[in-house]
Amino acid sequence: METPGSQSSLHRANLERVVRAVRLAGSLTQAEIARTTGLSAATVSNIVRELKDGGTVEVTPTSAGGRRARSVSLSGDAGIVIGVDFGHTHLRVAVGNLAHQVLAEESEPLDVDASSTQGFDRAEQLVSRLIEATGVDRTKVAGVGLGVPGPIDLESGTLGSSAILPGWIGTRPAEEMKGRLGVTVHVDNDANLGALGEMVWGSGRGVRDLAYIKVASGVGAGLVIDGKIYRGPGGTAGEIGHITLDESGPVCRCGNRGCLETFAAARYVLPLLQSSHGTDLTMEGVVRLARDGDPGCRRVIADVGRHIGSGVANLCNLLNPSRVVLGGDLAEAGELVLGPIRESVGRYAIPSAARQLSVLPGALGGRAEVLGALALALSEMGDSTLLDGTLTAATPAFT
Amino acid sequence: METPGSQSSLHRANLERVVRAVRLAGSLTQAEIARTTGLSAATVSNIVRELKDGGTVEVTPTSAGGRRARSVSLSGDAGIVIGVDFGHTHLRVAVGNLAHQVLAEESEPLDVDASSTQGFDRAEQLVSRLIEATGVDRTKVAGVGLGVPGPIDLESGTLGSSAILPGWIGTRPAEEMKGRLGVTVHVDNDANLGALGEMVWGSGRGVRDLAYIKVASGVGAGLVIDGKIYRGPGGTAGEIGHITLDESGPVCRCGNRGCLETFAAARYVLPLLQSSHGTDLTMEGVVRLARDGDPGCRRVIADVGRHIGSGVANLCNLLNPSRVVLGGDLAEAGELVLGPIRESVGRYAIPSAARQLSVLPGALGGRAEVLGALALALSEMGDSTLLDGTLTAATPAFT
DNA sequence: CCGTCTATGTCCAACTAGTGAACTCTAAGC
DNA sequence: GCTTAGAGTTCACTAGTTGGACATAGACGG
Repeated sequence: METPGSQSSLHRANLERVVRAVRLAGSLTQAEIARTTGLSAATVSNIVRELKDGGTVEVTPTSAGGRRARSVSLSGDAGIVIGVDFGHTHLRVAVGNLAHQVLAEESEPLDVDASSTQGFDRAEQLVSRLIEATGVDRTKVAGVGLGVPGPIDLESGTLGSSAILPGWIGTRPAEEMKGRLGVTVHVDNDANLGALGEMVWGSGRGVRDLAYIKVASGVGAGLVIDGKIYRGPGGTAGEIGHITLDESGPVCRCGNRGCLETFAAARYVLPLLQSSHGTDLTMEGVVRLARDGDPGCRRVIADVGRHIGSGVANLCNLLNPSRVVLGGDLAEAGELVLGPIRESVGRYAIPSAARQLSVLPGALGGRAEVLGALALALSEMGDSTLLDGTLTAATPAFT
Repeated sequence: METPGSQSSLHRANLERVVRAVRLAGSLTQAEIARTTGLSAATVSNIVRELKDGGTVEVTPTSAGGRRARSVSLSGDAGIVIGVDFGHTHLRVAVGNLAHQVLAEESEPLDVDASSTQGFDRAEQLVSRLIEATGVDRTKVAGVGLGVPGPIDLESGTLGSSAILPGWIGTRPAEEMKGRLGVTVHVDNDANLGALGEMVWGSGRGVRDLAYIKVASGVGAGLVIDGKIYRGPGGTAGEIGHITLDESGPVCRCGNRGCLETFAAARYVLPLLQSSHGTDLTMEGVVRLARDGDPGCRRVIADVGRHIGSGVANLCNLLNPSRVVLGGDLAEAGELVLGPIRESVGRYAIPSAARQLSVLPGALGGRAEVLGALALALSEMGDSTLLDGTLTAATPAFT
């Protein structure tokens, strides 16, 4: 710890290695740990004993088929992580364990006009309720991931201009939640978390680079590069919604003209249908009607798809991700929107980049963001956090 | 080495730690090494002895002011790296040492019609000549970086369709050079290397994320994200030249219409001036004339700048780099082109992303790519390469 | 000119932690 | 029931770092 290049640090690294191997695989026998980590069986034996004594790990005496394998897994109460997602209309919370399993998940409506304080309070209550439901001790919370629907200044942690939750501008969500829950909280915006969620649990499994396009009230993208969220130095990467498609197009809320958003986001698209389909139409409704065959809605959705495709083509030329996942309400439209997107990409992206790109609908729907928050908590939590917690908890027992 | 979590690996890590510390600082006393690496004085003493015996490091018996400090530095012949850049018309080679110093650099014209074999032979000769000029032993070459003006398939290492060097398509530059020089060769395209070069020695110093836009016969971008070249899963990231600016614009060589390249690249821009300024105009010539006040050339350059600015705005929205460096012949135009670029960026990028973006001309001119190749060799060469080389060279002396 | 002081580098004994080999144990297969 | 093979443990051994003692040599003050 304080001796950064010495045996103790080596030992620590080996502990983490084992914990990580177990966490990723869910459960392993000691021999398997030895093979995957490259450590010798003897070392693994010692480390497992230490972790077991520390309470980090559980050893189920007899389990799988073989001769006498004892399977090692992270002990259920070794730690849990929490994901919180403030959406436009909903508050969602998920509790998971370190083995990437979701233990509990719940959502409740959130009033748009609610003050930020009310929102944080509600979140705290819901988190507490879910923790209790899982029956795990509160002190075992290893980290919290928090999703907010707007730009976050990474350095100060303040929520920037967000037209979606007006009363929340200037608040510091991470600090607020940390104050309430007493644990480190990692924040990010909904698009980035959606990307992470789909990456870990959804349509992005097995891929290292992915762009998650979320079309809802606005259009945003979350970029995952080499397994990590890419935010850019200023934290505003992924603003695909404000790519210019037509220099003399409609004026966008950002002040420019012809942004992708003006062709694809709900706030600009829905008015097109209001004269023919009524004024209380939602994106969800449009999608439903389109699936039922309504030609106007189909046309609008296809047009949206084509425009998104243009934006994705640019993204593809610049970043060349291996997968693009479409999220938000629009994803429910399936091939009605994906087809035009693919067509546009094929037309506007350079062939070599377009060829190996797959465009898929999100597999998690509205859960992508909470689960992403969970994933954020898991990934930001070094495996050492876990060790620290349990070791400090365990030392008193020895002295 | 084969035991990835054991003492020997720890020792190795500590060796690398010391080598890196010395490499970065240029020269340190043992006590300083101990402080910066966090290792104990005793360990440093042992490691330095080992490195000295291995020939990796030189100890100058008495040097600096103090009591009796012995300053440790990488031995001059501990290793050198080589950068090779195949340009459109030139072949450039640079030789540097591990302290990021350029020891020798030379360029010679390369005939466009030359076969790839001729090109590689010429490169080999030039490399040999420069190595001799520095007086360092050939066996001390720790790595070679190679720049080629076209897309490289990272997996197979073959050069893709490149309209610039027609006879070279399908060759494997890395293998060719490795065969000739007998050292590992790392290849990348010129835009990526230009980015790396400007990052390490030029206008990108001190920044971790940078986009290098190279405007020449075509338009390409090299992206550096978090200090490393970002190539994308398929290796074709950074194709800013084929971003669509106008869906009904001129047909581009890539098959699409209205690509940035059709508004900015030499092959499309020069014809505009040929009726008024003659047919044998080059981009360099246009820039010279513009600087001398020729209004037509000024206008053309400003227009090019505006279009590049549109592309950069998209790049900026998506990736939010902290710096954009303009390279290629066009960069010589200075404010004549940078002004319009900045103006376009300000107009089309979202304000928060544009505000913190700086657009600078490259500081290295045509040398950016060779130096980038050098930087590539340096960065790809783990400090362990150095150890391996010298250790295998040193072991016979002990047995 | 000399003694003291201080920081440097080295040596040694102590200690930490990983490894190979030998050993025990259990269930499967014949 | 006997053999077998893989799992996990124990033990002696070894590699490698560390703290502290020690030697060294310039700087400083008298």
